Amino acid sequence: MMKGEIIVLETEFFKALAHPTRLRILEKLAFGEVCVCEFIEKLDLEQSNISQHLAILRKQNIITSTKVGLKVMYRIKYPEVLNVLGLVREVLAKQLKESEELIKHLTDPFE
Amino acid sequence: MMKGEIIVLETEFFKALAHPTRLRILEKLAFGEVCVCEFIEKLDLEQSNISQHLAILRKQNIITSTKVGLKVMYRIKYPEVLNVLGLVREVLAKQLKESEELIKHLTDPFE
DNA sequence: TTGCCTTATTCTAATATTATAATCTTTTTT
DNA sequence: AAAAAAGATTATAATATTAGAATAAGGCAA
Repeated sequence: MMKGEIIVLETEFFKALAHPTRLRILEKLAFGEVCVCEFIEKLDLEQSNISQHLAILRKQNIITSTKVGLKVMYRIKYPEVLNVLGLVREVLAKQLKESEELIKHLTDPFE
Repeated sequence: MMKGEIIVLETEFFKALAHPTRLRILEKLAFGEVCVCEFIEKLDLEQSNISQHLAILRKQNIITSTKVGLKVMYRIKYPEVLNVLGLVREVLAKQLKESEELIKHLTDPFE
């Protein structure tokens, strides 16, 4: 596999995560299996839209599903993905803390 | 800050990383400061295009720049971002390894 | 000052993503 | 078998991203 191809894979991976609905889906899956019906109920979005977002995460091999009667249960396939989300949140937290401090210096410039 | 707002921040962060050119830029910056001229030379893309991608990473607070004479030097602002890239590569490696094994079972089904 | 070099910004056309609506498919229930 | 339930898929209109061309801005050198 060539370097350029890996970058494309990485890009596709990041694209799969780059949508609020898909992040919300993963957030729910962090606690365990969830059926589509529950996503519909909790996320308050159109069924077909949720199905499309699930398809994108499935295609990227981030989640898998099994059919149980009429329902389809989804779960996270590689739990490491949750670590990625956690690490991103850490970076964001650090960024926010710094801008907070900047604001503090702006409002109390002589302390 | 509300939960929904955090998700939007995360989404914006992932979007910033979801482009091959921007990943290539970060890959180069992993070794230290790089000037725009070097990106132009190494990435073989239009100057304005590179400048646009740098602007996106700047806006997301992932990189910063300083002007040195005519040149502008860029560097990674939060090195943790590199850990995110590393973790993603680990997930991809694991995914690829699994599909390799699947292929192996397909081609040598009786071993 | 004038011109040149490096980078940034703006504009635009092409492409990609997204949400909704409509239409299947599959499984269960009656 | 027919109807209902749960999801998936397809089509499409609206929106967002992208690359390239043209232009602008900032700093240096003659």
